Amino acid sequence: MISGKFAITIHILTLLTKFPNDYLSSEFIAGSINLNPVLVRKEIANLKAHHIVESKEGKNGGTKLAVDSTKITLKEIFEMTFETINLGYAKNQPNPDCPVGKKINQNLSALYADMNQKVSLQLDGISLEDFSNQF
Amino acid sequence: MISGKFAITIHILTLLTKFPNDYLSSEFIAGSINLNPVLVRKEIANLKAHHIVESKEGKNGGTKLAVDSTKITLKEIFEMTFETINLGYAKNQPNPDCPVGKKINQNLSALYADMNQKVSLQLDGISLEDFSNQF
DNA sequence: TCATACTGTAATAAAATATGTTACAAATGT
DNA sequence: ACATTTGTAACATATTTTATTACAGTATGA
Repeated sequence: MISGKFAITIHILTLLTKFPNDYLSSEFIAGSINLNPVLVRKEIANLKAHHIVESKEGKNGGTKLAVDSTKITLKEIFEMTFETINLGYAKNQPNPDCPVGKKINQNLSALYADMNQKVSLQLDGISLEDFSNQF
Repeated sequence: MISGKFAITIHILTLLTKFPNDYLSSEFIAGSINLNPVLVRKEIANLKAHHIVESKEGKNGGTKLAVDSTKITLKEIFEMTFETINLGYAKNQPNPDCPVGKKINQNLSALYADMNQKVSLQLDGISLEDFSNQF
């Protein structure tokens, strides 16, 4: 659910990094993203499950970072929100009687695995702090 | 149109590489992919526009490779079918009055541009012939 | 020259996925 | 008590992807 998960999550985390001492409300965050607050809370729920942020309910509640922004990398955020990169698979059970159909998904998988390794290496070199400092 | 364009196109081209002297019908190709023949023809139309394949209409018609499979790389195929890789953008005009909202898409773009460069480098090292030889 | 087997393409339908909304219980500060 | 906020479920809408139908045009070969 939510295909722009990574973008939304990065946006949330950048805001939290900018205000590390405040509990930001989902309404406030949603105002920056221009997104429904419920969707923000859903992504925050995911971040909480990974112990990246903590929330406080009730009045003056909200969410703040639970980790040091220099210690977490975009790779980890990627993995929390966007399983893997790929360029698609044959989804309708390709013909198992055809040598190509039989192995196409397996060979695509191997190709995509390489892609992901390269992307992961790149993202692992960028901390949330690095990314936030661009703003 | 068609998100699995790359996968479908690779499948088509692998088949054409395996039978470099035959005109394969969209029906035959669709049988291996297990896909509607019209969708196959649409992807073939794209390949024709890029002069990668040629087709013959009428009885005993079909499609065959128009280039040497050792001369074309997966990078070129990627570029014909899958503009760029990305992990999503903020789509609802993020708030321009927020320093983060104002620059988020720009910074995501820069990140994704790096990703694409790395992926392109990988795909440029694999010819269609290389890929087909795995089957 | 006619039946057949293809491509090419448009129009439309169906299915899948992503995004947005409403509603409300539960928690917490003042 | 009251206002404000999270958490979550249920539902609604929009968008994108995939599939289908239909048919005109073209080549082949009996």
